[in-house]
Amino acid sequence: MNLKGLSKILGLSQTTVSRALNGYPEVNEATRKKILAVAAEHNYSPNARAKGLATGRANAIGHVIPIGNQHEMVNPIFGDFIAGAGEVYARNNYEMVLSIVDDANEEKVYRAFKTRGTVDGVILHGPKMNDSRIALLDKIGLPFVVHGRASGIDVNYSWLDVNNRSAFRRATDFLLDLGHVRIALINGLETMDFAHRRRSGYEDALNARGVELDTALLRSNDMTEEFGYASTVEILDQSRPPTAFLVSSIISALGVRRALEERGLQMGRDISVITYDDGLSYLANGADVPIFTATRSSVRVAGRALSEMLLAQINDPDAPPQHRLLEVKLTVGRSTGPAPATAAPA
Amino acid sequence: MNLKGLSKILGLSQTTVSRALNGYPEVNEATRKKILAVAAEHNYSPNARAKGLATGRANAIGHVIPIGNQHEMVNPIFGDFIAGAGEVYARNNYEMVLSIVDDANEEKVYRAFKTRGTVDGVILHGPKMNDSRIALLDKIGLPFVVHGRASGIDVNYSWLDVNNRSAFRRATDFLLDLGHVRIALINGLETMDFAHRRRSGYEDALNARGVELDTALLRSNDMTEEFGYASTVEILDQSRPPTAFLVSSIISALGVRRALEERGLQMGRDISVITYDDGLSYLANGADVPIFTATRSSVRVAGRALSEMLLAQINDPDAPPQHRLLEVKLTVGRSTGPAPATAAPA
DNA sequence: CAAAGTTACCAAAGCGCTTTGGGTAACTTG
DNA sequence: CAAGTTACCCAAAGCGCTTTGGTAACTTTG
Repeated sequence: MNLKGLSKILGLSQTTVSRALNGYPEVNEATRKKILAVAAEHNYSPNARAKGLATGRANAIGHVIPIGNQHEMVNPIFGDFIAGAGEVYARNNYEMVLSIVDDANEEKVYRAFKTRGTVDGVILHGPKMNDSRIALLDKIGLPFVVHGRASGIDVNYSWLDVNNRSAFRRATDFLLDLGHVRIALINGLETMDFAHRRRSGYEDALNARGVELDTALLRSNDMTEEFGYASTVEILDQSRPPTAFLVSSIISALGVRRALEERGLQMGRDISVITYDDGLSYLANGADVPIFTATRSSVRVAGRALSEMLLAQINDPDAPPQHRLLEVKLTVGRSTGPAPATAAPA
Repeated sequence: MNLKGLSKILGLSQTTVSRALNGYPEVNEATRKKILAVAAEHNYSPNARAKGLATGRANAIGHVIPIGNQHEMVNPIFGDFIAGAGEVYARNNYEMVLSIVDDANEEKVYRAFKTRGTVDGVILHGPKMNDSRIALLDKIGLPFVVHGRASGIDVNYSWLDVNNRSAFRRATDFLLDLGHVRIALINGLETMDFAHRRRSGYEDALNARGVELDTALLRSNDMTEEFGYASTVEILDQSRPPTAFLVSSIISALGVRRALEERGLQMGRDISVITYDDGLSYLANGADVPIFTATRSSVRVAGRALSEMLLAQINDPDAPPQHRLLEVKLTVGRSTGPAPATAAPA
């Protein structure tokens, strides 16, 4: 059933039927009721493409997911992010369009989104340092918001980010307060902006206490479980192992834990671990007492908030860019404790 | 830039330009070259909505992701699945449209997909026993393929599934061969078809050896880490604990492992564990030696194959439904070993 | 009571593409 | 050389909606 057919049945013009369905005032309430009834009866809903062609809007939001470099993986936090965003889209009658692309083709996808009119705006995931995509989107005039931020960019754009720097500064401070001095950092890829900020927070805390940075304790990569495991094994095998680990993802933290347990080291007693926790639904950090001491911020909530920001921007293109910085919560679990009394110095 | 503008620049009709760009034969090769050159120069790509309106195709595939019942979670295997499917869509110039909905609204979404023409077909995720969605899709005439199967359905539909039954039968057999008799099953939600089949495989193996089923050893739920942990704790606390665990997901298996380690039980020596492994990119099952003995089938490969099936079906609607049953690989890792000599009988 | 709204409707144009149904010139063929 | 092909191109219709620019009838106003 299309508009033409529907209006024929009703004995009204397409104009009137269209207006009735879209809630315009210039139609008698009695006729509107009848129109709605007949439309429902015939299971009518307007063809999305025709509507889009006429209005110039796609009623869709694009998400471009870069496929990770080494591991060709989709970031595991993505599922929770789109769960949040999906709620918002459903409420506002938007579709979510996903493109999974390698870095080489990402620019093409954005250009196509714009010229083909596939979407009304995009959410940019995984911003890197000096991310060139931001200037590109700004240039081609496709509305966008960024999940995270990118350092070294001069355009003013909308973003929502977690305060990664303060999160890692606080976590490091917490460990320092417990007497830990040698603290390993198992970080995400430091080409990613968030990882860079986390490292800054870590370094800030060390500097503030006059603790020297030991690069032998730093690792950076895609945040898989295996990466957490392998890094921990390597780092523990060094001559001066750390007494604590700071980890950028609960998934890598699982790998850290595996390595520790394999060596008979007990978390919270022999070695302390703090992880960043995105609040993934399938990897809850313990039911009652948290397994890991963690800095937590729900990525699902971020998905909700960020998609709302984008829709607002699309509806009011002249509004200034919005910024939202979420603070994290540090929750103390069983994975941290005072630094063990120093063994006999080497 | 649109077709009209482009053809004006070229001094040709829209017809000719359109045909040249779409590879029709009735256009001179020399003019086609010129057209392509000018199109590229002006960064032309056809408006997707207009093209769709004219052709009646959306060039998009829908994925409807049911938000899990209790945990409101997006199945964590989903990221890897769409990574596979995404490759195929990119190659074939299709878009991927995602809808995240709760069960109550899923039917509405399919109907809207059809009447609004948003997508040309859908991939059905997470089929349940007697899944009503299959008959619905068949009825409304929206092309679809199913990731998994649904028991108790009489329409003939295309699917791709893992041989869950044989996988769990083999895994159970493997444990029985090692001398285990009391084997716990930490399964997915048994309203889901795959979980039902896995349980059947498990029961088949027990029956074949005359081992009695003990329902005290069975658990079924959304496959979170916490579920694996809590189930294991509960089951171990029983008067006659099992010597082995069969787990439906590597994520729950992590929880099982956590519970075992907390009690000082060593996997492979004190307790054996076999898990199903979807080959998630961020949760690789060990680098060299697998951590878990596992039945493995890559969900990413499934995403690739299934999306190809759907595209083929869209291009040839009269072809008969396709079926593909993937066999799993059982890889032996360090989490299994012979059943410990029986302790003094109670 | 004429002029000036107001209300409730409609015909038709237009969004940007594809495709039908030609047309014309050049080239073959018997 | 007339008739039939072939190669190449075009005008216009149509996809299903929204929106512009009306009109006719009915109310209100001074």
